[in-house]
Amino acid sequence: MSTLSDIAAQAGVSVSAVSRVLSKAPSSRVSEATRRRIEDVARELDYHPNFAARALKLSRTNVVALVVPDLTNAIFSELMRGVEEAAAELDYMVLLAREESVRPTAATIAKLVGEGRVDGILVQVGDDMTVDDLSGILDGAVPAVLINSRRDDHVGSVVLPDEEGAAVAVRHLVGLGHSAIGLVNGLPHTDSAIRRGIGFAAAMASAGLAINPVFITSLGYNPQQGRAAMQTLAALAERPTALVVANVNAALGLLAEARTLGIRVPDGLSIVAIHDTWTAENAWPPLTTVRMPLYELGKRSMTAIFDRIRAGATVDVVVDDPPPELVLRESTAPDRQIEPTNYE
Amino acid sequence: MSTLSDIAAQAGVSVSAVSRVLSKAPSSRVSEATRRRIEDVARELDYHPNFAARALKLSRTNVVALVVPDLTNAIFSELMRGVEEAAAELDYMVLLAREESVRPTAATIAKLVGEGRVDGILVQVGDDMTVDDLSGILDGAVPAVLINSRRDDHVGSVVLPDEEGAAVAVRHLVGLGHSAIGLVNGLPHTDSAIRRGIGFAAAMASAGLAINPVFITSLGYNPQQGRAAMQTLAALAERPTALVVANVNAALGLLAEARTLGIRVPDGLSIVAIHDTWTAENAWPPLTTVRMPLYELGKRSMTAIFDRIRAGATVDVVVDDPPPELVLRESTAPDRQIEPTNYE
DNA sequence: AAGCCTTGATCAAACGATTGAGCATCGATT
DNA sequence: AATCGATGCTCAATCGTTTGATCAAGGCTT
Repeated sequence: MSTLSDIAAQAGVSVSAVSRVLSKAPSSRVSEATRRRIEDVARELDYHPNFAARALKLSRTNVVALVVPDLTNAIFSELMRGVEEAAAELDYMVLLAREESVRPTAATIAKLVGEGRVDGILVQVGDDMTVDDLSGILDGAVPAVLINSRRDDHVGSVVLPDEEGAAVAVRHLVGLGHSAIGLVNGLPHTDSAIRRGIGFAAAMASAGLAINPVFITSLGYNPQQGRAAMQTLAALAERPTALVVANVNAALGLLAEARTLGIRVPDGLSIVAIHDTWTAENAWPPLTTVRMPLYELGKRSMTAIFDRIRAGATVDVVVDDPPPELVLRESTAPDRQIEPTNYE
Repeated sequence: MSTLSDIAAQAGVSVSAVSRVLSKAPSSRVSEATRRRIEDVARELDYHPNFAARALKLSRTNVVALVVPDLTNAIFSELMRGVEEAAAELDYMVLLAREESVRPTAATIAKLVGEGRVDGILVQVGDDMTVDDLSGILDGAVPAVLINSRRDDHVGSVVLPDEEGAAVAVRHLVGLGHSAIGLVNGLPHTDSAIRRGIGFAAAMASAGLAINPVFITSLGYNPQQGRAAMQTLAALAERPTALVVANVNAALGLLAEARTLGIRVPDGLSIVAIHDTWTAENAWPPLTTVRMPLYELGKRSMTAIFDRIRAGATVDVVVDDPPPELVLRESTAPDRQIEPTNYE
């Protein structure tokens, strides 16, 4: 790996001259001749600025950490794409970190920032961790932006239009004639679950439908928890005819559990899940979902942390373009009570 | 963020003394008293060594890059866990990079190593990239280890027992009485597909079964390609009664396609997929799979790159402990031709 | 022709950590 | 009592970049 002084030696100039030319500083004041000579030598020696030296001098790494609960969750695919794309445009790199559980994560984050490895962090908290668990970190001097959750003392956040997402799902089911609609939600304390609950309630209200409290579960977003929700609902004397499942992974577990319980989807139960993934498309029946702007969530999050780092600006954004969109597949059907076939 | 000199000042000693104490060098030669004083001050000031400074001085970052084709693939979950766990033990950090397509990756890797951000790379190539595409990088001075693929000029590799994995699947199906067994494999040029193909053939041979070449497809590991394979096989006049699908994700797509084609699983077609994931468990019917030692693959890969970095040792390893294990679920059934029920 | 910009470069001091070499101090040896 | 070898610490150079300060050499003004 060649250094500035290698180039300087070979081009017969000083190190500073080389540095100024290659870092493209506008204050350069170099003759066109030497500029060209330096650039040629740099190319020839395949020069790349040493990351550590630059970071040390500038006390800035141009790296942000993205911490998510579970990297392999298909939901994060688009999110990460958005973050990385925006990062590339801003000349930043993304350091992916996953959050195994509360302690390791706090420790990992502390290490990342304490050792000066990153300029800022993007954190999406999972079920096992509340934003408060991170307060020690977020209160610190590290620029941070919360993805899809908020805190009172706003540290900066970018969230999805969760209310609208849930509302889109409800409206679809209402349009199919359902009235006994349930909600399989995330854990009660999580931010997105709260917003999805609100959107659900609002949409039900504006459709003139009553909410049956026993039709609402708040057990979590993962497949196991989806299965548990299905069991709970199946045990009911009177059951919902349709379900809004707040997360596609939970919906997959719920769907599998419905099969083992002998509940037919969509004939006996309509399901619409929030978030669209390839797994939804390949489920049986293929799941009707509400696609959320995850890519844009990622992009916006990255620009938000950038603004925070460079200008100290703190923003709280809702990503609403494009809006949540229904992806119609085969897990929803008209409610039998009002089906024309009933009258034949 | 406090520095060594902050501590030195507050403890009334020189920077070197602090450095020696905190880096726990055995050559330290410090009195117990000053050692304690320094440690106390360091704790009080919440000292963390500056990453950039250390990396610059030691020309070593203690970071390795892990590049995988698709981070959100559930298969990599265990792999990554293994890598990270081993890394933590060795005091290394893992920088996750994903491989979008050929060019960006080569560029990304070049950047990572060229700028000295990482000490080595762990690369798992995907379908879109052959190991040869990376030759420019692998030939270079960067320590690298290939995960689940090999090259003639061995640069170091750690692979799964793919032959045995495929064989376990075949033996299960043979045990159920199947003889018309097909293989839905990965792309022909990929290393793991070749090994799985060999294992399949060997197991068929030792069961005394003939392989019908038209029962073998090599379209790839993803769900779409699995669907395509199902279409191809469904179009056959004579069809296989059982399928070894070389990848769960392909199996999921294949399963969904089977449903739309009206092929019943497992009654009309038995399926066993390689790799066990939560998606297999939540499919319908739940997929019988062969669990491969992915966690151990990760651990072994990390120790291999470590040995490469520290000692220059190049190894080619097959991870065979624990061995591939059948996870019996509901996507396989006895072959009807020899079912006892036929003779009732 | 003396003084003064402008241009095009170089000097040198950081950034924070590591580490070989050097230097007191002190108890023990001859 | 002079010497020696530990012991316990400090000095200072170094890693590769960046950047304010400096400086030489012309070209302009007056």
